Amino acid sequence: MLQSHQYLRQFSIKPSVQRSAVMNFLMKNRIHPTIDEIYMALVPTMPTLSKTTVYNTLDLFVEKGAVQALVIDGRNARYDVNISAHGHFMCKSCGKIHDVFDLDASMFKLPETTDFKIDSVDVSYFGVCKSCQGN
Amino acid sequence: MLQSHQYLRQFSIKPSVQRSAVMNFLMKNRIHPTIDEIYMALVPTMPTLSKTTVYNTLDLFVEKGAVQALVIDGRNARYDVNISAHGHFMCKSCGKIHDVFDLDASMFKLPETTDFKIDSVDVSYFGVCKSCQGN
DNA sequence: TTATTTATTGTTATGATTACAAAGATATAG
DNA sequence: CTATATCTTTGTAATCATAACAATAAATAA
Repeated sequence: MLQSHQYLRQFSIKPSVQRSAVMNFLMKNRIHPTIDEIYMALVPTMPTLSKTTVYNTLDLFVEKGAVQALVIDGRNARYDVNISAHGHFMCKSCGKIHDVFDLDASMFKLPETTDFKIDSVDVSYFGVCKSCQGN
Repeated sequence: MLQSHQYLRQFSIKPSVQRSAVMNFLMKNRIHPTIDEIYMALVPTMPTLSKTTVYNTLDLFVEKGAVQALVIDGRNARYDVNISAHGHFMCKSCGKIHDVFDLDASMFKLPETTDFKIDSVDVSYFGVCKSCQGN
């Protein structure tokens, strides 16, 4: 399996201890975490970690194209290390985000238009997930 | 042309002065405004208007299905009175949101899945608009 | 009219994000 | 190796959107 620091180098990101830790967390926890979730997960084993560093790190990752920032959750930014074309589902009840892979490739085709220079698409679904449907 | 208070009644919303003013603004200004933009536009002619009322009003409109809340802008909620299936484009430079109508209807088909009960889709494009491409 | 519900308002609290400056770590030139 | 410059991390403070809440005002029903 690809190591986080190798993955970072592919995107010309110098792998510091903090950056590798954040990337490693993203690669092993495909839960589209928020900044706070990342920080909370790492700070027990990295007590000097600053939340500002997590913000800076994710901004850098997005800028270099190593991760995707999701806007599906109006409240917090969320991050996805899977940069391939896929959609997302957000449960309105529990707030969890899930990947939606079984979509036609045409969904991610950028429309031809002279009005804008389009360079990415987000396909976001909303509803209620299975485990919340009991309520 | 349909009046705002008639439109509101179609969604079982009692048309108070404030609600009609907000809906009227949305119908005449198809710019996907933020709460603050709506408030700033109306307060000169409605000096007692409260921003809390604008929040309450839009929450009610969304709940009743009279307007669509967009999550395309990570910073602020934006509102669209056009509830038909269409996509949105956000310019990363100026932040303005534009409608994208020339999309295939299949884009808005909800995928068949047993994992989630999906009830809506958002198709969001990102890039740079024509007037920002000079920079 | 009086009671009850609904809508609006203003204030305050919360929580995510950004700005900024200082400290620390790393790389580079001499 | 040492000095200097650059990059990275840290912590604090500021900003800004949104939510919570209680009080007033307006509308509706009895």
